Amino acid sequence: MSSSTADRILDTALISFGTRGYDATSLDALAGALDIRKQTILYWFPNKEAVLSALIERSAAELSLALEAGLEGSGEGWDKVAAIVRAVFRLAARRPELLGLLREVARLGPPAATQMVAALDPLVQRANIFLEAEMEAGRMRRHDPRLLLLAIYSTVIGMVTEVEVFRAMGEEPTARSLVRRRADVLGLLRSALMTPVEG
Amino acid sequence: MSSSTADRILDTALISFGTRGYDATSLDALAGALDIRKQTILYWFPNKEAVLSALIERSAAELSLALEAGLEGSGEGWDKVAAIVRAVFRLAARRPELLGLLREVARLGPPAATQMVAALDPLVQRANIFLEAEMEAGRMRRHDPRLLLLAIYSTVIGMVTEVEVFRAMGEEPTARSLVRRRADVLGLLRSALMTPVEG
DNA sequence: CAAATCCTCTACCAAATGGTAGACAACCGG
DNA sequence: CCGGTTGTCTACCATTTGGTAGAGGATTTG
Repeated sequence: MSSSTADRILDTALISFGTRGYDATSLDALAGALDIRKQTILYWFPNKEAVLSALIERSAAELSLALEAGLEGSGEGWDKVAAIVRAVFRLAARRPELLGLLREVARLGPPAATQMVAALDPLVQRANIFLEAEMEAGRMRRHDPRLLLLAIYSTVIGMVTEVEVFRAMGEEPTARSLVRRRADVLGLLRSALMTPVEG
Repeated sequence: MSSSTADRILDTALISFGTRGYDATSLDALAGALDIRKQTILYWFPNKEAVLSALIERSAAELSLALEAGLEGSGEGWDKVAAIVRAVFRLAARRPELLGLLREVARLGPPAATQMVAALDPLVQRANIFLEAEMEAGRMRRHDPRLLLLAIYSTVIGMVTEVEVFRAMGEEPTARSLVRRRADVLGLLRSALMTPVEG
């Protein structure tokens, strides 16, 4: 039942869509990377858009899973934020294409972006509730949680996916550099979010 | 001498590259929007890439100009950071395509990204020197200025260009929303950057 | 006024794109 | 062992793509 071919197509599509981009990836190129013919792709998926759609669904699930896993065993308050950020950076090291795809999909706009956001909605809801609770308890500075979430998202995703800007600024995107970026983001977020009273 | 046609081509290319993207913009579509034939574009520019290259040069200059203008009359320290952020948000309101292009070029990678970063290098250098001086004087928390700059860049550009994520989250990208985002970013950055002692 | 220059156009073109039609081999249950 | 299903393939196709060749009108220049 679980035809491996469809999965392999999505695997390769993830890498190509997430790095080169959706428009820049032709079905022929995709097939070539898999050493199959493009018609085989069109056997498993009705058209190119459907490949993207299936990929979004699968990737959103994996993304959610990775972030939820990052939360396991984390404490409360700042600990939880740090755990999420760490999870994202871990993802950036192990599966950079996944974050690249997220970015690409956000750029593509509807219907892809809508689908992705919808698939990640549970995560967003949880984050919103968490942030509101923290602010209510006075452990975090007051902000519109929606805006705050977008700001954190922008910062973290940017620090993790803006490889080209980074490289063009003379900083090679190595593992060591990633660790430094993580430390920096954590420091910044902590100062930005937490009320000075609490650690 | 100053053939207006080349300028008009760049004007339209800016909008299309900055919103739909470079790959998604065909020369025919570009020509169509200008009510000329694609061959006229290829008379003024040797090929599509050259259009992008010329556009980057022009846009980087305009970007620099806008940011420098934002700095005029601004004080020191936090004032200067706030002035820059305000300038970017002003740009987001008046010339969103310009920031869209910046984002698109960063995504495209070399050689486009390299050219853009090179063209913006003076600005980056100034920012670096400024940040180091502020940290030296103890007015800002210590950070690697390079990383800090990238973080600020990511946050601000994200908050200003992630329209699709925003929209998909149910927030319509209106002028009012932009103002709220600006206030939020300013608040966040201030807490993140400044040492608690000074205002 | 003739010649050269400048600019935009029509007419093509080869390659690449997403997609269709259908042949064909392997495998399956009856 | 045979008829149907499944999965991959070859053969096409219409459209779109970036790009070339060169005609021809307008304008400038000697």
